Amino acid sequence: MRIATWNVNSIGARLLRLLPWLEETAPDIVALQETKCAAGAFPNLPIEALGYEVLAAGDGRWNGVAILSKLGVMDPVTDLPGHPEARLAAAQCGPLHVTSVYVPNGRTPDDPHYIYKLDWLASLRTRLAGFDPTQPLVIMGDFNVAPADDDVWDIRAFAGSTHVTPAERAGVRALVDWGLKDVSARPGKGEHPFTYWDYRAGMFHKDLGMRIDLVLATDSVTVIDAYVDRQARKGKLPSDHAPVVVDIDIDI
DNA sequence: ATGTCATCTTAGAGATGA
Repeated sequence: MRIATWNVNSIGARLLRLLPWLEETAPDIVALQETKCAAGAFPNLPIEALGYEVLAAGDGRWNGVAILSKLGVMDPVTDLPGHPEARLAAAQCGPLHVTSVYVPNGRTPDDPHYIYKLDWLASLRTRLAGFDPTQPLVIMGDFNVAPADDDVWDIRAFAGSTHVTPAERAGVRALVDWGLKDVSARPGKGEHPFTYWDYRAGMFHKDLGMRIDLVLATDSVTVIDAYVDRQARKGKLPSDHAPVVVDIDIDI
């Protein structure tokens, strides 16, 4: 089975990149983030034509997440208690429980949005209490957290910034400690499997990126291979994130 | 690193968020 996660930075702006990517990469399940699209306006038809069922959550201008699945969408959930923004979509997709997350950015450590980010991560951990860590489950998406110093191009450039603070990392570690592994992907280029590069200042071509798009999986998900699809970050009108593609077996 | 991109408002440049 092949699964993937991709922050597309607007499904509308990216549809003509997404559709051929789905055909070429042929994932069975895809988690999307930053669709920036109301659920009712989601482009279901061309995606369904490729064999996917669609679960979309979105209010319009900001945020928005989705799951595309060739293995069904059972028990769909699109809310996280206490947090009305469209940042979570979850469903049982065949043998695998899948959650697509778009964790709040946090802006700066002294911004109220940073507290919101920590609260949101804590709520995601609370939600996990309703699941069994011995069952096949993945949480994947844009976590807006670089778990280790090596997950940014230069930790010194992040003094006073979000994405690398101990509290944010603890929020992600609490998920891992419940019973998830942080799947390590082969990098597309260079030594670090970065998944995001700012559009500005030639950051992508200098490989000044961050690993903030994560796939967290329980132990009954066996990882065969995982890679960052750097090609998808190239070319005409790319997202600022690259997809992470993971080939798995499921031990049932 | 601060060099871009996407969206909305409301008619074309500015505000917002990332």
